[in-house]
Amino acid sequence: MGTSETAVTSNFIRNIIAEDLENGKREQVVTRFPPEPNGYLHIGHAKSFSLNFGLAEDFSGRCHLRFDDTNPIKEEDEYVDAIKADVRWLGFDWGEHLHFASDYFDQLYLWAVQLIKAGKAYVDSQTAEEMRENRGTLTQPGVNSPFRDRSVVENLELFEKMKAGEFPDGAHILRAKIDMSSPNMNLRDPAMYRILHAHHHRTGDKWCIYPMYDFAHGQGDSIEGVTYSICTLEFEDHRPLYDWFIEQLGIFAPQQIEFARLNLSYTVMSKRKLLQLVNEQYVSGWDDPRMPTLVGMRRRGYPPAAIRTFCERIGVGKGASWIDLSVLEDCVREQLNESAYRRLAVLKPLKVTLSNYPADKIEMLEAPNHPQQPELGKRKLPFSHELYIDRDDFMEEPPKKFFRLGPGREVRLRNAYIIKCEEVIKNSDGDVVELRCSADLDTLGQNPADGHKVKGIVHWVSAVQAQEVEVRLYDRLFNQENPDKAENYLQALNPDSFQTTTALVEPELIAVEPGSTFQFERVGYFTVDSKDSKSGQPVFNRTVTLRDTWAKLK
RNA sequence: UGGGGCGUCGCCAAGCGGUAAGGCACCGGAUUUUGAUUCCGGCAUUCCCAGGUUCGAUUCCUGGCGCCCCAGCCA
Repeated sequence: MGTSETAVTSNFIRNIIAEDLENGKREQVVTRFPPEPNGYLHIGHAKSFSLNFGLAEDFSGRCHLRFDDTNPIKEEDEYVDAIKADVRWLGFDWGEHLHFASDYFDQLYLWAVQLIKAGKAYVDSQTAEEMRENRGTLTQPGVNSPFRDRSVVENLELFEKMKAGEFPDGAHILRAKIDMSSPNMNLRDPAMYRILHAHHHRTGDKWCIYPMYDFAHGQGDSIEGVTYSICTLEFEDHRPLYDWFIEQLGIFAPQQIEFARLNLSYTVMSKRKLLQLVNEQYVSGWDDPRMPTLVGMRRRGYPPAAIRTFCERIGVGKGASWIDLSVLEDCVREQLNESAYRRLAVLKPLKVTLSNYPADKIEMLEAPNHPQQPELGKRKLPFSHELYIDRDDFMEEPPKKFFRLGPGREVRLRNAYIIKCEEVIKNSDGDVVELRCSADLDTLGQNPADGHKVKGIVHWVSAVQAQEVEVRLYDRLFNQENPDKAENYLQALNPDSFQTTTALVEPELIAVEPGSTFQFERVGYFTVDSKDSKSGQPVFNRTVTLRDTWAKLK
């Protein structure tokens, strides 16, 4: 259906690769998506892996999925599985190339030994605090560790004992011997290996020393023959270090290119914060439909194609950028508008009785599943003398531009007749509780015989056949465009981001598949919750509202 | 006041010396049994600022200014 066909605009990474290929600097394109399995993927990760897999696709190369699992304390298999599922959900395939940094632990160890032997690495026995103090500051150079000039033999011996588990955590650390006065902090003798008596999700208890990300990442890329190591901006300063390791080791050199990570308005993207929202139960879990996680968006009903289109649309640059939520929502609507079946559902019921429609009559009207796609067929819609419309579609004293129902006014019932409000019934509190209307029985599928126009169209359900379902109304998680501008981002939480209500829906909306999305006409898109729905008892999540120009006029 | 980056429309973003693409948002207007969709039209004489080079600069040079990142035995 071609809705996700976005004109492919160039970006600086694509340009670099195209040029490299053209002038023979590279013969093939190998990229990779290197998540750490310590949390669920969010839309920002989607930007990253769409870029990596997309580039590989465009240039007939390949893209690996590699888990950078160098810190056993934070990583779990649960996340590995979830991450794989999320990448697949977006339609990407790493083929044979599923890798783990931990696959390279033996090689990494050998390389560490090689650097020690070359006098390029040493075992430091300072405490973490001492190391921090001696690192200097942004404007002051650091000072050498008193252990910096240990002999190769001693370093080898110590490192071997570290590996053998003879020391407690933190007792020693292996550092690269580079330059304590480098203006680049990453080059002030960075840590390569630390002692961690921890169980690793893949290597078990084989190791009690683990490589730092900085000592594993670049070499992992090198081993895999990754030609373009695409990563986010904060690693720009690390590139000289990665290049240094590669050069000292004399191994294949990938080219690192950095791009700006995604920021989306009205949400937060840091794993730490998302984890806090989950742990402290501000949301129901990683898959809460308000979360910017892929599992959350999936549950909310965002189609994967919409997310891919979004990632393509926002482009890739080097400047810190904030994407407006409306861009994502537009992608979602664009996709859903094409595919979602239309249904009628009333969220705020107001009773309507038709005075001139037989009380014992039930008509089965026919309504198209999609107004622009007749090939999607029709469904039956029961109609009777007692109906419900939405309270928002009636006003006792309607303003000029309000072309819905009001005393003496006419309106078209979607897919049914035109009715006229003859009487407004109120309770003792003065609240409107019922509308008595007359129906023009000559207007099914046609305009009134006298040719007068009825502009307003309203959704409705037949009282007797309508079914009650739970509907969950989701809105943006935060009130502020940038929650981090608040004193504490938790204070920017939107108290109305979740409301639950009961709706009256047409019968067709009962036997529905979890995960399927419908458009409740004039209201929005709603997806059957995949977790809390039961057979014959669906729970609907509001995926996104319809555009509402009337709301803007008000 | 060290180092690394970035500055093109409200938000993204093409452009790479020849006289400012596109998307979102916004504002019209047409069609419409969803105030939806669709469709037309509008929306930067100007590219952070100031100089300079050039017939000509958003694109090259110089100098400012502004913003982001870096001092984990995290990634």
